[in-house]
Amino acid sequence: MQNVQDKLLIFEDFLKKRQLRRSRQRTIIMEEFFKNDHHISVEQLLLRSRKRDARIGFATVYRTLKLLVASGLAHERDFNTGRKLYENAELGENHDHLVCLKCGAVKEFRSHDINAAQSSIAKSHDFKIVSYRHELYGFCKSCKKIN
Amino acid sequence: MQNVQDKLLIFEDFLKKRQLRRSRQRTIIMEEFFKNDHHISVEQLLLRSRKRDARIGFATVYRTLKLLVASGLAHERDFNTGRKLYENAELGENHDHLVCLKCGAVKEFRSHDINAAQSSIAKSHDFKIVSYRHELYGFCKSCKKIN
DNA sequence: TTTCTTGCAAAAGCTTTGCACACCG
DNA sequence: CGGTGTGCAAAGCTTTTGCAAGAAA
Repeated sequence: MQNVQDKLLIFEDFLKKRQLRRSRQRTIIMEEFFKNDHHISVEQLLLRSRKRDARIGFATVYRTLKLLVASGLAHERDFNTGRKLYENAELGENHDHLVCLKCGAVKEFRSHDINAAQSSIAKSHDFKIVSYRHELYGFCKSCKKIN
Repeated sequence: MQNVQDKLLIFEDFLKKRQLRRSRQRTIIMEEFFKNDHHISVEQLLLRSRKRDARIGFATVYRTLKLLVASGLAHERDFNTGRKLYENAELGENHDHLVCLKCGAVKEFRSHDINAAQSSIAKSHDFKIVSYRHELYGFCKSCKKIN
């Protein structure tokens, strides 16, 4: 698990390699992004960033998130809610999600069995896996009781 | 595996139960939809339907697809291509997809191991699964050679 | 007739882009 | 300075909706 400082260094390195600049806005946006543990929407990130600089615009947040995704520090997620969410990536490790249809809660999980099955499927189809998406939709512990 | 006739009957039954009408447009659109084996976009379905009635509009196709999804005869899929695809559902059976990042080909597969792992995960999180989404992104047999 | 459906166009939402100005190095 | 980055507003896309006219029951 990397801390925020490590991530900032990685991002700066990424920018340098691409001859991109480290601007005040990019720094604010990435710091606010990395403060967040899990998933954040563009709008939420904009609102947080605007607390530190009210003039930051939507476009800059979108553009910065693109860079964070390209650098591997963020993952783009879409849980069929109409808007994308961005996730603080931990060393590019793939993981799966449980998504509650009632309260919207998202929980991560990892499963060796699933990863093993994926590899075997890929092998039998002569398919090279680059990434995957695995989401279980249903009702979480608390919402199950009510529903 | 149901044939087209069965599906039309199921759809008509669905409409009747909801006191909805069987219009000329709905009939055309659903017939064209069921002619298709796998995934089709709204635009493709509109174009096919317009061959039989040039006046059919986008809105009607969207509205009819909503009904097909509600009736359980179609599934809505989103492979991160910016537009949704609709899939001819076979008895509501859940299945998984291999999506080629180069040529866009989509291949279905089923895996008992994956389904078993999903159940066990759900149990341990006290989560009730309603549906799931599982897509492996990468390169198919032919595109793997070139890439 | 009465109610549902359609087609058109406009509206919605989210995301991207063009452009003039500002800023980094 | 030269080239990037930013903010704003406008444009792009897909999907949804309002409404008057048309069709089904």
